[in-house]
Amino acid sequence: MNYTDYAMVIKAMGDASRLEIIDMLSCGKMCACDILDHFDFTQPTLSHHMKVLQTAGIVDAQKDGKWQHYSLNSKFITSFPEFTHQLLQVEEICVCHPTVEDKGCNKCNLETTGD
Amino acid sequence: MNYTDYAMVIKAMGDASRLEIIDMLSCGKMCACDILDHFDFTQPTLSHHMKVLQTAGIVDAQKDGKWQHYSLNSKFITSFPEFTHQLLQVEEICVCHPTVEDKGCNKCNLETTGD
DNA sequence: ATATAATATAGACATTCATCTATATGTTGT
DNA sequence: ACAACATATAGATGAATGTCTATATTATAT
Repeated sequence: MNYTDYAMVIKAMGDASRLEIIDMLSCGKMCACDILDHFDFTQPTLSHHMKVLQTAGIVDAQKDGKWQHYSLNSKFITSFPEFTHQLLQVEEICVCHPTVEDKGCNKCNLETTGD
Repeated sequence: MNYTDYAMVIKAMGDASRLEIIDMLSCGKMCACDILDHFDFTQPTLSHHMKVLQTAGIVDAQKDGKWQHYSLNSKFITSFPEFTHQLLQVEEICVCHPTVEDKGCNKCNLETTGD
């Protein structure tokens, strides 16, 4: 699991406005102007948010004349819940126990499996 | 869906080190010193990260003598994937279409359902 | 009590970030 | 060509963030 890459994606989601934009786009494509109508900030601020979401691979942009249409990136839709699951799932071999032999915490003698 | 509250949780996750800490804790309880061993930053920096994770409701702390044991908050483990699912799921009625009648985008005449 | 060890707090600093205003770019209709 | 419109870019600014050093707090062992 590449924490740096996922941190970038999650960082892009770590803003209430961008979360709401993602929620809006989960309904389908929207143009920038309609997204903007839902918010109080200015047009350049929306443009900035959309760029952050695109750079993180969360949103795709498609230009149609003078309108910019945005939609959720399909790979993000599938991979993000997978990442979430992998992150929170208890695994036999994980980051703190690289091998099956190397179990339990060291200094404090805390048994990490069980308890 | 309260975007501000979730933004705080996601913001707390939006750091590669904290993501790795969450991954470590998904294996079970760990004490601060063992977590610290996995990283290059200083002890006060870990202390700061753990506080951010606690404040966001991601991690629980339990003091045992001079050791501080950390574990993932069980409500977070269940609610976060649920939130993710709700965020990305296509819904008939959503934030941009508050009623079933009010469908499709306005200015650009983009049909949001279908296409 | 006193030294040692684990963790937390305070304060500083450089960087990143969300937002704004002003302006540029590109598209459409007259 | 030109006016109007949708969007992007540039640059500025104040707030938040990750990290550090120094120090305080709390617990254990001699």
